[in-house]
Amino acid sequence: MPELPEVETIRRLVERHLVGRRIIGVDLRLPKLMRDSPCPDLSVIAGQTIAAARRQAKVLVLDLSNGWSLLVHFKLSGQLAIERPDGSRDVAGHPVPDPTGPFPHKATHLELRFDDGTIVWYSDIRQFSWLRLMPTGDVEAALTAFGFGPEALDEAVVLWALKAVAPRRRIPIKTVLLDQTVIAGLGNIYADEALFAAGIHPGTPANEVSRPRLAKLARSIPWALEQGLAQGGAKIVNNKARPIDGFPAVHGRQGEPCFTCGTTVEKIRVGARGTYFCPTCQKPRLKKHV
DNA sequence: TGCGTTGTTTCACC
DNA sequence: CGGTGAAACAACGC
Repeated sequence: MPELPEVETIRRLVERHLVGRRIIGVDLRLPKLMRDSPCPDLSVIAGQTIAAARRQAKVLVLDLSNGWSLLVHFKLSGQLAIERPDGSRDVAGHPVPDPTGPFPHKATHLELRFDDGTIVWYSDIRQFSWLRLMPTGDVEAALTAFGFGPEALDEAVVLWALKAVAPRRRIPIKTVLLDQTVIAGLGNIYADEALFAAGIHPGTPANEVSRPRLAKLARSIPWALEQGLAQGGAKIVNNKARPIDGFPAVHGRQGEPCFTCGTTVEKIRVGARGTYFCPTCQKPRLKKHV
């Protein structure tokens, strides 16, 4: 489930391996991925060079040399594979299908060939992701239209945003974290992990999270994202976590012992989302009624 | 085979 | 009118 760390990992790979390279072949086998795209025909990017790779929230923006840009939202299961002329391969995004397996495959919907022999495969088993091709000059307005809040990697700004919003809302604190207009970049995995690291029950009404807990949460959010970045993205395969050095600690670990206290990790629903937490480390602490 | 899956939008309701 | 929660939607695997 590509969230900020997974998309940023992809961005860095593109920057390292594709920027400055010229696209010589475009094969979009699932044209409907160009949902609401100002230019519906992706083949027109053939001949262009990738000039820059940037990201806001979970949206990847690839600027092309002719003044057009390709926007990508990976949604649940988008995945990008880059195979260099020597056969070495980098894959980021959703870890299914197996990144080490053969490409292209049934879920590979786009193939890009580059002038140096590099090949890019874009895959998506759920087909929920989207691509948009638009003039670079329109990108800023398009991103603004999403109404994204500040990037979740910046602790100070995150704390400011949480202080501004949480006391005025009674919805679960996890639901606040998933609202991209409050803080941009968290999805289901990192919201669960940040709440675990902060010791907050995910169902706690936002206006009942104390100031000190809010401050701890503001620290935990960038921390959780950095853990994911360090791993090149969290590895959750078929809803089962494959933790590295204790991360993820709770997401995808239903029925398994908490790494901190040994209590069995539970799965509940919060805001209609599958939510994992440790009942001991994340005890509900409601404000006393007066 | 119907349910679960997430990011995002939409909608009914109080 | 705005906060809220639920439903809808995208489509597939198990």
